[in-house]
Amino acid sequence: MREKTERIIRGWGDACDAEISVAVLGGAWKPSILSLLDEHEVLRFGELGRLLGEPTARVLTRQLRELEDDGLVVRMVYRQVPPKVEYRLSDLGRGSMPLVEALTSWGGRYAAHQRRELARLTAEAEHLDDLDAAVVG
Amino acid sequence: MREKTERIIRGWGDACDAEISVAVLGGAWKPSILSLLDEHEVLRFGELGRLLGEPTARVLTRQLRELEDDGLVVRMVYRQVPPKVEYRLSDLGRGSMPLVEALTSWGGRYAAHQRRELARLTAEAEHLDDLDAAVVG
DNA sequence: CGGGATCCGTTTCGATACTG
DNA sequence: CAGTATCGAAACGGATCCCG
Repeated sequence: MREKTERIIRGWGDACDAEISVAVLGGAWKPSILSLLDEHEVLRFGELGRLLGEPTARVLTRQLRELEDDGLVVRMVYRQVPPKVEYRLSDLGRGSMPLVEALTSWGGRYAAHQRRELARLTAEAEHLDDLDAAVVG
Repeated sequence: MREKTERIIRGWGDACDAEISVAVLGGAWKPSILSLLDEHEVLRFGELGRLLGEPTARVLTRQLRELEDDGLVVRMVYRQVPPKVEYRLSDLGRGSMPLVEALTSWGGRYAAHQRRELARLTAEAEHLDDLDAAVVG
């Protein structure tokens, strides 16, 4: 288990369950990684990188290691040249998919709402510009 | 809207919806704050602090400001002496409760699973100690 | 191909002290 | 009461170079 995760679980084992979820799923790329592995069943390191839009190898490695340490992802190393490493979901990882989908769904609705808000504010600002122009003209 | 949230929404508006959820709900104390506000309807700054177990005022302020900037929480200031500030959920905040509950639920199941795992490993280690003792004896 | 080592800038957390 | 100001420590994401 990841040290950070263990610290949270041991530390304030009560009333902070949501924070555990955030700690486990909250890294950069992690929900996307889990979704891709759920969709494709099994992916190699390079395939994952391409599908994610080329994060640094260093970063991708770290995220995958953390997911592995937290038990959501299984890593299979084929000892051969050139090397080949496959990743897939563990049972724990598959069990997290409903939550990942809930995160995706709410995040999408939230982003849509906020984009409308941004557009509204922009339109308002332009309207004010028009008024200014009218006054100046 | 919080700058960080806007950056994510504008930046890679696609395929990262789950990351938006994490950005909005992912701070320390944030899910707990939302749950408490949902449960109590309205809470003052100090009440929230006590219910959360006394995080630093600085920290609590920051989390509440971010939730407010992201539109999940409404802040009402009563201009009086001594000051009085009330926090409650916005519609957006109430809409996030199913997700917060999903985070709590999965986090709880995950923590229970990992606690069993820790106990199992500890028992195994003690068993090995017993074996060592037997050999040494 | 799939990383590890090293370094860096930013963000975040948290403690202490002070204020209208 | 409900913060703000300041500071230090740590975590995180990311870039660059190197390796078997």
